[in-house]
Amino acid sequence: MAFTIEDVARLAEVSKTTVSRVINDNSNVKSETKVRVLGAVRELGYTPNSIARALRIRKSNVVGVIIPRGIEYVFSDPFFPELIKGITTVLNLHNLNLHLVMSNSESEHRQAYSNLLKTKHIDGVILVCPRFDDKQYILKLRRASLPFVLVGRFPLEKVNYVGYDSKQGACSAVEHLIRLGYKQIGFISGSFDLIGGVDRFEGYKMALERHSLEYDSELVTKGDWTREGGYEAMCELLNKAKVPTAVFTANDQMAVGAVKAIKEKGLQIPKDMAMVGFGDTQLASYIEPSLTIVKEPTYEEGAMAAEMLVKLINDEEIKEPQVMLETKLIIRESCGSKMAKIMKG
Amino acid sequence: MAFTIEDVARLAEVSKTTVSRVINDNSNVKSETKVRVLGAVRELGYTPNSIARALRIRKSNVVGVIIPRGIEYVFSDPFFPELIKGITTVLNLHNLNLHLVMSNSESEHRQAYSNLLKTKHIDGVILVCPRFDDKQYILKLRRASLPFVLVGRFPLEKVNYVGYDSKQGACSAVEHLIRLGYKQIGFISGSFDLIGGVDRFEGYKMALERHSLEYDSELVTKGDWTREGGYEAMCELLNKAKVPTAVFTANDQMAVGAVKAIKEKGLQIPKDMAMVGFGDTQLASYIEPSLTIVKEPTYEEGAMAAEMLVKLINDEEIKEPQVMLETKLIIRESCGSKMAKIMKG
DNA sequence: TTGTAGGCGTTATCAG
DNA sequence: CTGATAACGCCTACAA
Repeated sequence: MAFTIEDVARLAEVSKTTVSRVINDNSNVKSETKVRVLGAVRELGYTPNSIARALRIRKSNVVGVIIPRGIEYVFSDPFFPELIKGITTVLNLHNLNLHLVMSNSESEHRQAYSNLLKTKHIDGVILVCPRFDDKQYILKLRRASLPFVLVGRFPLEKVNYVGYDSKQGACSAVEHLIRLGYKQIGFISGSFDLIGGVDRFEGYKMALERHSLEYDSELVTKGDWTREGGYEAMCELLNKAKVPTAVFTANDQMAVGAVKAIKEKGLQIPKDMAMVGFGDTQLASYIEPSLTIVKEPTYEEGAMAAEMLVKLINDEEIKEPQVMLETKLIIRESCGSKMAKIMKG
Repeated sequence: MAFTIEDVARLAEVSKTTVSRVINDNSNVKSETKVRVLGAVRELGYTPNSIARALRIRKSNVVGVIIPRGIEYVFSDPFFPELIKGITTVLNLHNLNLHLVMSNSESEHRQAYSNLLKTKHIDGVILVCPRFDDKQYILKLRRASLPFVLVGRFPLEKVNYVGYDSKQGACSAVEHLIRLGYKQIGFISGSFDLIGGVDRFEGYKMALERHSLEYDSELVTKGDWTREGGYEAMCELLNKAKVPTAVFTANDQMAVGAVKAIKEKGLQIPKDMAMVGFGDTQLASYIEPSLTIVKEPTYEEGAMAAEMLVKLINDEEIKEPQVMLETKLIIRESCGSKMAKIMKG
């Protein structure tokens, strides 16, 4: 049985109120008694019961982070540790605990979700890369009037999110290829249940349009964000009548798979096939040859989302409820140089 | 503002007690009033406040899972998702929530740890693969008389754990190589801050001893459980005067790194270098050639640890407080066949 | 079968 | 500067 504030009060010969004051604000307590109280606290090894406190002040200091993906997937994509690092760094700064929610099936997801809302032991929620289908849940969050922030843009009025411009990023990647002289540019897209998947596709088309290249659905395959998906998508592209000379993949994971497929086919990068990826993973630089990518600021995204949530929880004003971070094109080896291309052409 | 049990009581025209009974035991309530209460619950969308309940019954239904490793590492080793899947599956069965704790530095770890204990909002703890250094924390857990279970054997009296026999597993791996005719068997060990690291080393030596092969420290390098570590360790082995003809790695991750090093050197597996790994990752079967490994029952380990913890929390009797699971040698392609070896020799 | 009253450990209010 | 008292929302004797 642990000690309570009452035990401390008795030992220090003061009231519970005074002990509470010492523990919290420290305001208006004679330094002499303060010392006595702190002594008693130490002597007993007393620590406040966070549950009782939570009940009283209606704050649990716990933040839920919901990732609507399977555990396997979350652990296999290096995007998430980076994001979570950003989130936890900020949460730690504010002494907030993290309650991580992942699921293994849609029903489990639904369950976990409603548990989280119902139990009311959560001060706020960070919802990571919601799918369109998660809209229902977002609306529930809103109805529960629980502070929440999305990681990733979401097409809904007045939601708070931190994202980045996928469309613009994708566009710049493809334009990079175009500028290098590539014309038959393939695209391994992500799934379209994520706004990011749609945006990247839009960006791809936008780049083509800007440079008067015709969109050809033969050059496009849909992956599922995983390495395996990327591998299969690339195989598909390579087996078509019209094989691209360059390919843009909607994330790093799929790029890794695609590289594998290309190499297995006996082709060389960038000689036979140029590549641009999208992401920020160490993966991209480990690959042979190192991958030119659109860098997304993952750590910052997590950190800013957490900061925004902290403000929401503290009822502070949010100046910019919908933050769009910048992406950046990082040029490495996987596209060849302009010179090379011109000489070849 | 959410509804409380009192609102429900008023609407259903009963007392709080009755509502509570309906929500919980359901015992001794006239079915007629039960219906009325449930109607009121639904009408208001009432859900009990878990914090108030936790304060009252002194149970939070939250279990802490502590992984004394950095976030990066946890997310990069496929061992953990598998383990966590096992854990969560069982916890979900018992309606327990999971509070996942990882850290990025030793000080952060210490902080997270003591936070967890202090706040008292945790019914129990699963401590994953503790390092020897974590002994202090284990003793703290014990002093706090908080139910806890370790994942992985730990050399301490009367702790509850679920582990498997690393020494025996390692021994059988090396014996497999010996039986195939290999004599110069290298070992890429893990770090020795983990009991598993030490055990595997012991197993390696035991196998040699049993077959009257001399232990040669030249054939042993220490890795750090990561792919990069395995890569470097293998490079080191390959650059020594006495190069092994077969190598045993203490986990899958390092095996992947080692394979990379071997291939870069232009050597073939198993022709020039046979390999046995230790783990259970999909990795092992993805590698070319597929890897012979000592399979550890990771999912089961997690599940059983969770089950044991649930029992501890419910004050049920633990028949077997120290569970040792079996490992199993899975033979794939990375050691060649006996025939091949004999013919070669 | 139902209700009343008290308390889990805190913090907030208000009075000294 | 300090303390008595009343909540926070729930469960559980005990009484009816």
